[in-house]
Amino acid sequence: MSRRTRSGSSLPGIPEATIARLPLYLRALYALADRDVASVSSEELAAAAGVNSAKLRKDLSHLGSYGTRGVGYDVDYLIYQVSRELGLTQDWPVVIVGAGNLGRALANYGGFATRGFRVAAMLDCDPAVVGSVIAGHRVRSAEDIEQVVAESKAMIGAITVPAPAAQGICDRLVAAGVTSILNFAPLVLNVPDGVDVRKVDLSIELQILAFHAQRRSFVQVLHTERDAAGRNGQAGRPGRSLALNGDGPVSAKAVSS
Amino acid sequence: MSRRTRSGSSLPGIPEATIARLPLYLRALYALADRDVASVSSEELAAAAGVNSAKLRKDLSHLGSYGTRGVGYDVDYLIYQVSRELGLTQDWPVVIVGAGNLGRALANYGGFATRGFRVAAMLDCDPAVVGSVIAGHRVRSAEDIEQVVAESKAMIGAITVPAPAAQGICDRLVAAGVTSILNFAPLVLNVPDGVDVRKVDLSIELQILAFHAQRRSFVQVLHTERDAAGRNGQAGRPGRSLALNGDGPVSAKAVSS
DNA sequence: CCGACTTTGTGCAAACGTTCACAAGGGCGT
DNA sequence: ACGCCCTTGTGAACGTTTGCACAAAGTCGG
Repeated sequence: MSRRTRSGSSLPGIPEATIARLPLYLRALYALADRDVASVSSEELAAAAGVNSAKLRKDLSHLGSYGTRGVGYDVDYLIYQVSRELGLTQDWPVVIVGAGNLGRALANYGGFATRGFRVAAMLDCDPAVVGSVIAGHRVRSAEDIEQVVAESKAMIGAITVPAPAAQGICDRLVAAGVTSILNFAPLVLNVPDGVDVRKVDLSIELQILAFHAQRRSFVQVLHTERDAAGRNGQAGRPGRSLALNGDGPVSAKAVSS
Repeated sequence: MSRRTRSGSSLPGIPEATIARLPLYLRALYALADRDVASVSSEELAAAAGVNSAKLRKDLSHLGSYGTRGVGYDVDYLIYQVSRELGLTQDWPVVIVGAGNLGRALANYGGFATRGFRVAAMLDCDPAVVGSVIAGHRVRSAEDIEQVVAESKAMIGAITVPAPAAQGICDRLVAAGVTSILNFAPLVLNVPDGVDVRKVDLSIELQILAFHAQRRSFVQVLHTERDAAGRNGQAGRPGRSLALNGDGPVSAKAVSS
């Protein structure tokens, strides 16, 4: 519930997976435009965006037929169409709560101002930080959330405060009228229906990397082992055994299995 | 090619979607453990992680049968099993290249050291920053990438440099032996097969939020419009006209269709 | 004006992911 | 020891996403 409302209303209905890739295409398109490339084929654009060309064509076909057969896509025209679909032809004021390193990084982020987003205000709880100027914005007190949101008419809020404070800030943002939240705090936010939350979590990405790295190492170990006559036993589960105590070092219950 | 190697080797094969959620479960489990909860049902854990309980059970079943029917899961035991599956029972030194705000945020990130990851070194190109101390690490010169990677035996590298410098840094990290890369720079990195890249992109998340926000506004405007018969002029939050030129203001070719 | 060539847009099938619904299985009270 | 109740683990249905392969449609040289 509440999460990923999806097709709450049907409308045209562009697949979520496509939406998630449009920004990627957009970036590749801007890079092409910067190099004064006027036209691009699906093959080239797909390569630049790091996806399959059939996928790219299907994605773009959801927005309409903006290509020319035998030729490709007009870069500027496609930039406009994709931008419009994403809602980037309008201005989005964003309120950033939390002026720590992450908040600052966000405020200073290049691709921010350039593509329809604008830092409307920065807020922080720490009185030592309130009043200082970051990326051209005087940091305001988190006490004033409601007022700042009302003033700036921001619909988007970014939360870059420590985890324990995040839910409280979130509630106040929502109460003040924010309907889209970008959450950097490592916890699951509770929001009412109709509010959209997206998460950016450094730790999660690292853990996924670790999983693959571990798997890679393990395969390598298997190879080495096999080459060296070792029994591998345990063809089944990967991580298992292979070294460390094959079972949990922990707590009750571990006995069974 | 190169991207998301996926089942380069088959092995048992835990679905990628499941892997991506395990860190979420792990975090919820740690939160429970902190509150001295000993046992948890799939329903409760799913709620804490913000997912469907059937999904959670299926995910966990991929790692083995670690629950007890009629009771639930032992929190500590499950923490151990999930950690092991993710490879977090070992120590992962991470090299951070780029000591700007993002690099600092990463280095100071709480959930970093606590869960198997360790900042092995910070590097930067800027001579003014090299030598300073951030989060207890003396920043080293990016010239020394190869040496630093060799010294620390890091397999994971985080790239928090500006986009133009990212590919070069990436190449050097890979050449030095790094096989997992967490990329914060807004571009698609090219890496050889066998190297895993994950991306964290603030801008993309914002754009996805904007899309949904736009859609929401649009639906709302439609409603208001119908109810009030008149031109929208500022219905609800969105200031925008929404009507704007239905076609591109841009460049050649727009003529046709 | 025509025919060869190129590249888009899309029908279709397979892979993948999610959700339901329920049988299997374990604890607990009696 | 038995049976009730609870929750896991999973088969099966469903929806979404991917990728192939090709027809449709446009350009360009002659």
